[in-house]
Amino acid sequence: MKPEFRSLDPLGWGTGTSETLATLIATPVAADGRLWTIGELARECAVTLRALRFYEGKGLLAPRRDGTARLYGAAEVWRLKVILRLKRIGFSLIAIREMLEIALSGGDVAERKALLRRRIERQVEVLELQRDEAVAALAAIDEELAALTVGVGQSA
Amino acid sequence: MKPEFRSLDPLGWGTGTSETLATLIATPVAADGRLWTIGELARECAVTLRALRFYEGKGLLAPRRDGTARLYGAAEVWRLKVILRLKRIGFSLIAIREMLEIALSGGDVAERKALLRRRIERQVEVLELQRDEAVAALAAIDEELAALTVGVGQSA
DNA sequence: TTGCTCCTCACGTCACGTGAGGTGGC
DNA sequence: TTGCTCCTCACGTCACGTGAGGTGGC
Repeated sequence: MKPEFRSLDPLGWGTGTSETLATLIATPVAADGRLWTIGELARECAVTLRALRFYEGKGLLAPRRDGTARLYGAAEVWRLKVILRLKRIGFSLIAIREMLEIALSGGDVAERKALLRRRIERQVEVLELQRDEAVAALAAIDEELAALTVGVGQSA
Repeated sequence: MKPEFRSLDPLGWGTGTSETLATLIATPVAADGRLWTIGELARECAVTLRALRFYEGKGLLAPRRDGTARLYGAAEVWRLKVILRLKRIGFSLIAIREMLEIALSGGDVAERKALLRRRIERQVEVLELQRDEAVAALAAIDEELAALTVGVGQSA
């Protein structure tokens, strides 16, 4: 029971909220707690209104409505934070949608996490390769600078 | 004299070619050595024809022509390799054009290199931040997995 | 009425991908 | 004639930015 309960936060990136996995999936009618307007959410998460509407268009968010105005519940806030975290480490919106689907799908919780772990692991490798290339470029310039300094030293 | 000569490769990323800085700048009429067709260059550098034409449209490359066909000299090949290296570590084409301009501008060679060094240094920091975030995400998932395993252990 | 926040088109940007339709030399 | 490589539009994609023009409650 305890493990099942912990899975309300499938990626381990809590938002400080406390809805269960069930609430998370049945988000449109979640009865709990605070609601955010698009402006509030944008300010709090440092994104633009356009970005929030764009994620909705891509099926990553699904806020309920009050007339035409969007209202975001705790579940949507959690999704947004996951989206932003995965974006910052270089995932595309398509990959993020897949990962959200994995995270919130039925089936074995440990298996879902292992799947996500593998994806992030691969991304870490990509980022480390990039960093190594950048460090190599730096080293090349430093070598050039050192050669130059030797040249200057010789001419002085 | 030596230092000035070394600056024919302002980023320290040789191509195995040996044209001087002057040749590099006066590239359209470089009289030396091999010429590449767009197809040859694309194969050798693992880019598409479209990418090469796109870089040209953006002012990053300026091959000479044989009728309508493009011909790339050693200087263009050098530029392309720099472009691809900087792209791989996350620079935009606009930033790359600026860096090429710095690299090939007149003025103090050491100063030009220091400018480029600072840019790449900043990019290394960006990449390291990204990687740290990704590693943190991994750690979070691992914590979740560990908690799950403990839960399973307790229920067994 | 003014001001603030929200809304929906819809075109622009960046770095190309991807055909569409045509040319030139072996 | 076929095949290969080259060419120039020009529209599509991804992740939004940026107005344009309009609505709704204090």
